[in-house]
Amino acid sequence: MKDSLLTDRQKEVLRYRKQGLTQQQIADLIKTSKANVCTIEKSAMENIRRAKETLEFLYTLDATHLCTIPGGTDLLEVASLIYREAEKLGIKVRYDTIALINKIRDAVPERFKARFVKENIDVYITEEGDLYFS
Amino acid sequence: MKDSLLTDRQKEVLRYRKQGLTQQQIADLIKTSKANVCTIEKSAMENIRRAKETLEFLYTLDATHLCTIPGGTDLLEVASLIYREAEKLGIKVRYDTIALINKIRDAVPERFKARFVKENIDVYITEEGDLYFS
DNA sequence: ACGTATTTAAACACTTTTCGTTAACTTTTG
DNA sequence: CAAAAGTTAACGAAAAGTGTTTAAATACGT
Repeated sequence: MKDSLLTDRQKEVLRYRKQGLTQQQIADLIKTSKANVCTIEKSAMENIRRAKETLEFLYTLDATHLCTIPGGTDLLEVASLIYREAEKLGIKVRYDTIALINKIRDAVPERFKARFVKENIDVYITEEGDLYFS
Repeated sequence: MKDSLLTDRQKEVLRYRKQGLTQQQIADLIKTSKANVCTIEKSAMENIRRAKETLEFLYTLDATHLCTIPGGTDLLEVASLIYREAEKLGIKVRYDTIALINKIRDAVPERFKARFVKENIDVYITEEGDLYFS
């Protein structure tokens, strides 16, 4: 039974990076090449990305599909669209407009171009009013 | 580039389980043995556990340690303890008492016995007031 | 105790991941 | 510009994870 996706080596590198060390400095510290530090860090990031995506799937599993935001929508309309749909289900969204916009831009930044939605975004909501995007 | 820790097989099983099907029913549906469905489901859960633990590590990396809740503490005291400590750091907690209690029980259910904390719980907080437990 | 549901363990062939090297390449920064 | 920092590609070896099957063990309601 392994405890996390990250190997000790990867955690080590992430901690040092968090402290602001360069890859070369870390390479010297842990006695390897900077290229190796780079790949270790990179695969750590990849593992983290996958962990996030795994949980996203889980959320969409116990959340219901709320709506799909069509490409072309203005970011500012997104919030009111979501509030409207949530109200239909009798669910109170746990985020105010500002927090909601931050959350969605954080979750799927690649779906935006400036203030507009590039591609459709599926919105899921839990009974508690938590939102997930994919 | 793989997108998640869960294989298509695992997602399939999780979806069917979510719908309330038994392992035997799923086995028939996807043409395999029930034992296999069991293992697939189990490793899916294991992957989910690891995804959670991976992110926990991340959070403790960019959050600060807020406090440790000692074993024996009443669940109802936990919230006020956390609010008090957060205030010392000038951080506003993003959860009200009810949401906070739900969140902590969801994060580390095994640390509780009825209304009481069994084992110490470490609490971490971000600048935004998000909380993480381990 | 019976039947159904679920769990566990061992073994298999196979694939993927990880850590490491070397060397060349690009980006950032003083 | 030049040095430092970071990234990438190609490759190898060891380790870990994969989906399966088979068979045995446990859980639990009626």
